[in-house]
Amino acid sequence: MQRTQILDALNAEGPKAEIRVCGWVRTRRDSKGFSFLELNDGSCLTNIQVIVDESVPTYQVIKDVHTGASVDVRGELVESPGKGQRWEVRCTELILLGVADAETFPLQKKRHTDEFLRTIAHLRPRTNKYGAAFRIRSEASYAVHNFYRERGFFHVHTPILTGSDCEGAGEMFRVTTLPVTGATKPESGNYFENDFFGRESSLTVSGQLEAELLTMGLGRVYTFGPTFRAENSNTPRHAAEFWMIEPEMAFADINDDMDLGEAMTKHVVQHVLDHCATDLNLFASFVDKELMGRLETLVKEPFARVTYTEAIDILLAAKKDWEYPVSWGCDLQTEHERYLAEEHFRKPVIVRDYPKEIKAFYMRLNDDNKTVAAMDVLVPRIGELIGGSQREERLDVLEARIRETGQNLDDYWWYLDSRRFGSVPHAGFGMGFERLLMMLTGITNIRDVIPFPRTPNNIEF
RNA sequence: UCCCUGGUGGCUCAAUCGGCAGAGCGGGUGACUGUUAAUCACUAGGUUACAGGUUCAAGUCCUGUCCAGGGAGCCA
Repeated sequence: MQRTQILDALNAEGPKAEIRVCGWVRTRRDSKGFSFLELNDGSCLTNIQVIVDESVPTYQVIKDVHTGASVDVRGELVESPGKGQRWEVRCTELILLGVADAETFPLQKKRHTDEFLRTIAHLRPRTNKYGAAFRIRSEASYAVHNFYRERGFFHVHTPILTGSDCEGAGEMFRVTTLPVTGATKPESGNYFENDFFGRESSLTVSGQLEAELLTMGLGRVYTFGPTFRAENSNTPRHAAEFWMIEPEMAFADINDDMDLGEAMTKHVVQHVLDHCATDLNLFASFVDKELMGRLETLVKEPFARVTYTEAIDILLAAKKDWEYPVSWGCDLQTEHERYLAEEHFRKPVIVRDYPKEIKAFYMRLNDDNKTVAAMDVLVPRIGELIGGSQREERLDVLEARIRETGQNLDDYWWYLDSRRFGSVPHAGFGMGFERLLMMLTGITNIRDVIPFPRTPNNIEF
């Protein structure tokens, strides 16, 4: 007999004479002569109630059916005479698939702290909160692909292994097959000539440069893949391995870029509001009481848009006691970004046209020669959700910027070719997928929106 | 990496001025014919993160180490 997912069983139109459900027992309640099981199979947040009478042939196994055990239940789907649920399964056959020893199984029927659950990340998908988080993660991922597909973007796969040490987005993890013993890098010569790729190679910190090359042939592309940063960051917003969405558009400018970032953010939020109501409600009820209001504002209202220069004026006018003093030319610190998004605008804000000195070489130089066509989307509580720019398409300007930032033109010969042959205005951005999920769920630590997070000193599981 | 706070049964926490290590939940045993955070009774469970030190006496004070959380930097 085919298994019915609990999601479908709970949404049944009418009773069923025969049904089979499988899942993990969340709790068991006994009375004399019968037991109730709360069964969850991950298909949805809600458990289904199973009533097992002592007349069931295998009733004696019920003593071993503890929280965490897995069972296969056959029976009848009937209207529940009790309160709290519409349907329940009246069991006629019970198979105990896997026991979970009550003395050693770490998950209890009570609430656990996130810190404790992180130490048992292999078991936390069986909890309400993490089940909901990972279902939302899946649905948000679908919404991303759906958004781009509807707009004529092609999903491209950029390399994870890279020989480019010029991506410039942070410290990189080295990839090597050389033995670890006694390996020290010599002062001169090519230490890596005997390595797998014959040169120094790393895990990617961004697919952007390759995405730019692909957009110059496919028109509109996006990547959605893992990204690796070897920074020793110890914050609730950083991970060493995270997933990033990087769209790139040919024949587009900074305004198109901002429009795309705003539309995409709204699309994913709206999709999750429409399709994950039950899971989202858990977060709105138990994690962040203001979540729904914030998400609804985000979807309804246009994002605020200011230039960097205007943002600096706002920060100066705020007359706050900044830990980092504000002046034109300084980089925006966390306290500044939070003030703009959380206190001044009270909604997502896009800041554009940053001083060229504090931004990457590939961002397009504005006519003032002082600023570049960069744009950051700052959202309340999360900070920088999106960082993007119109790319510098003019060969001479790009070469000058590479030199200015002390880099070697030869390292970029293939990237520069895209400007040498049929260069076009283009723009794109990077969005941290986990930060989007934090925004969607109200979860405050990035380690809790990734099933098995990688952070400094943490690569268990 | 820097700053702050913390580490006590399986989990969440308490322990006054340095003076007998406790509770709730969870577990076990039993009771209960519709429970739903089930309820009720009984019960077991501790090298107070680790290593030193001060003291008649250390969970508590001092030093070092490790780990965790928060803030900052770096960034998405």
